[in-house]
Amino acid sequence: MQKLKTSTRREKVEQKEDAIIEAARRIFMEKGFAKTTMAEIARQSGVADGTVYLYFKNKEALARTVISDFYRRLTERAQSGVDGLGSVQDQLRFLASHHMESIMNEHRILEMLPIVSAEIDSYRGSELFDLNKNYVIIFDRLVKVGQASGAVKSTVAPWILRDIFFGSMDYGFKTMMIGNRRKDISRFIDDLLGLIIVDTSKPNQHHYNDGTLGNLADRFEAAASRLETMIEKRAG
Amino acid sequence: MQKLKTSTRREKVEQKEDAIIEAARRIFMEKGFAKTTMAEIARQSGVADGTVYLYFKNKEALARTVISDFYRRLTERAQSGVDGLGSVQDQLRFLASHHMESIMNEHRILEMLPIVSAEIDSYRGSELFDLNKNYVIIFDRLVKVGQASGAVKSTVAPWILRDIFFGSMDYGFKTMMIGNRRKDISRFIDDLLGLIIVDTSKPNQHHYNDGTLGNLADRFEAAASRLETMIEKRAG
DNA sequence: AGAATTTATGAATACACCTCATATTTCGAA
DNA sequence: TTCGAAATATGAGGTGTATTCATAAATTCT
Repeated sequence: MQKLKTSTRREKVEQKEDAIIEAARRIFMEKGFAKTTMAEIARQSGVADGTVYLYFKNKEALARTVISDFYRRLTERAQSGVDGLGSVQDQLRFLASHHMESIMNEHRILEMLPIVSAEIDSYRGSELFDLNKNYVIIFDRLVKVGQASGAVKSTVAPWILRDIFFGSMDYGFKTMMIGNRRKDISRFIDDLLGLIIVDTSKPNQHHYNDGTLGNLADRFEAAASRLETMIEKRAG
Repeated sequence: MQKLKTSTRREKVEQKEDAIIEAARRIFMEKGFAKTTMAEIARQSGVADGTVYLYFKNKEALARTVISDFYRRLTERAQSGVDGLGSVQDQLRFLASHHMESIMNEHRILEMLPIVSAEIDSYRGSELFDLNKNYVIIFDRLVKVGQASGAVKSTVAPWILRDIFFGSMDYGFKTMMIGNRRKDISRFIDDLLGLIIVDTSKPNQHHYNDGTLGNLADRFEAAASRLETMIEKRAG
């Protein structure tokens, strides 16, 4: 913790609070919720054990603050990134990449979410609930626009698409983490988006195109038929 | 010479172990991992506190056993249910419904998984890892068959489909739990399956229903066979 | 039966969250 | 500048819970 000479009393207090949050974030990210001790947070914050409790009710409240800050950064980056892009397809792709990168870098933070909001009743209406809602609504808005313009499949309700979108990535991230397959992330995103985007303009390099292959089969069979006819003629 | 009475003694021991597991399962399901105390597990098992530790190394190991049992039941029910159905579509639909019902009824058990396998390194190769693998492989096999027959989209790799399938459901379940929207589950399953199953009821869509690699290969080989038969005839 | 081994007990220990009596710092009024 | 009240900080101790371990009971073996 660093103190500025010119800081007011209130500023000093806020600096101390920030120091605690920052230390907590660092240690939570390294060790996860259970293995992080309040004593170490206090030590790395440069305050006494009891001081932490002047700023945060308990360990869970401190973790919730860390998660809240994460959500705020996540949402801000996502929104500003989306705002800089033109097509809904590009925006969804950015949103997916950004989400994957973020949970990859700070997955320990997100893993604390179910721990500190164990009670479903209290989660609903909580600050974290609102922040999560505020984040995923970015996707909802894109889908709404996309479905209106025909860029996104309209056969699936937006809220279901949202669960599929984020659920697939959160789960896929875990399996890719476990299997050391980070390089497959872009492939994963492409395939996932391919399922929810009505994509005719931009064939994906990982995919083959149904229509093209179907036509290929047609052409192959047409050629085979010509050969059959020719051979039958010569035979007859 | 193995003693007959050993089996009696062993049975007693196993009964005690089962009693502990059963009590643990009950309390874990009711209160979750953190709020469950070893003292209460011991009390409801009818043993002393220390006795629990003769059967399980610690609280986490006991929770892992409970989760393992859950996975075994889950896998067995899923496999036998799938075995009784004919089409891949029906099998996938059953698998989805069964998964949703199971995590709905015993979600507290599954919620313990990230808690008791915090270390990714040790999770890989663990019993729980293998059990999960053994469970999701049921889906993998269905997808393999489905993609070969054209019933399942072939544009997405099976392992990605698997992550999308289970990830969507796990995430969707949570949001439906929070929002008291259990009645939307069947709708959710329908829409999810609609994204990965090739829809034969809508021939108007401009994708080829038979444009999968499996069918293409079939058509190529059928055409080649006709040519081969004809040429062989001519050759004598 | 009596020794040896296995199994069970629960009091004691270890450890982490959290509290609170006390101390220190800050700041405005005299 | 001084002083006292309010705000802030401290860390030893309280509390609860996982885990251990010396001891006892039960079971098996000789």
